[in-house]
Amino acid sequence: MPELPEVETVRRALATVLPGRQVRRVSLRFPDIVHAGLRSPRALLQGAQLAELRRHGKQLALLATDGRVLHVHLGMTGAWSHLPADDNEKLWPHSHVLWHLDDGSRLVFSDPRRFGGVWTFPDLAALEAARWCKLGPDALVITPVQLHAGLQRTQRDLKAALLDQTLVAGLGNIYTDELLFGCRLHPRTPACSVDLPTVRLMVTRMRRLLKRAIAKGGSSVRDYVDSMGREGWFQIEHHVYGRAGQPCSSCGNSLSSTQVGGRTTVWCDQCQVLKVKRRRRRVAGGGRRPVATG
DNA sequence: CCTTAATCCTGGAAGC
DNA sequence: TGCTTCCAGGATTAAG
Repeated sequence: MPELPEVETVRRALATVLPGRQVRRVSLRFPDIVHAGLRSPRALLQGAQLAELRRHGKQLALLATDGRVLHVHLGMTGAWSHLPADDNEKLWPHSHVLWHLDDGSRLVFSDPRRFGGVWTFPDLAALEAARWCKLGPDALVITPVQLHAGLQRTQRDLKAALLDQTLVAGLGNIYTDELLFGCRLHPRTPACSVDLPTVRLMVTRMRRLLKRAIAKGGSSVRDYVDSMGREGWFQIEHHVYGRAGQPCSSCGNSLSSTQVGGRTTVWCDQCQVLKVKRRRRRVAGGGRRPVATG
């Protein structure tokens, strides 16, 4: 489940080793992992000199000096790894694409669940026209006015709106739950009911949350590791994600869990009070009774 | 147009 | 011990 901090960690790690390297040979073991564009070795950057790595939301792009672009989305279990020349470790299964570089090292895209994928484009403009134009502003640079305008347009639950990559790009299930807890906002708050001062607070907290997570190398729940195989350490600072039934770090109340926007959502009933009345109040799974006082 | 649900996929955990 | 069942979820597509 790489989200913005995990993808940015991968980007930074690859940016220290890839620029300047030449791609000698590309082997495509599972062609279906290339979702759009050409699947030829040339399209996959064979012969190219690598220049730069860019990120928008959870998506990554590897730019060659001649303009060719390789675009990667890690999905849920995807990994983009760099194996040094002296690393003789056997490649793990589900390694779909391998780039053999001029210094003997290898770049590997692997993804057991194949929710991720690879796209090829002749240039950056083609990538932006095909994919990045559909994304909202990156979560690290979106302004309160932009986010507020996006939330105003929808009556969905706030959590569902924050997961919508066309509204703001980069948040996934982990960081939306953590952000909502940090802002003391209920996941079912109608998105359009959040006023601008609250959105300003959200943006401030969101930037701080994501930057702290990046500083810790992201969150390693299940199997995420960065391109060097290193685990992140931000998961030990999670307050709600994966902690259903455990005591709230702030008030000690048992954390609640239910489905919001089709995703498992964890929050504190006491700290994250639903402030706007809805026509039909859904009872949380298990018949948890509503909070009497705050 | 807007929102929700189904779908993809496999490893790991839980249950019997 | 070994089998079956369920669950995790990002993004796309289909349905309501």
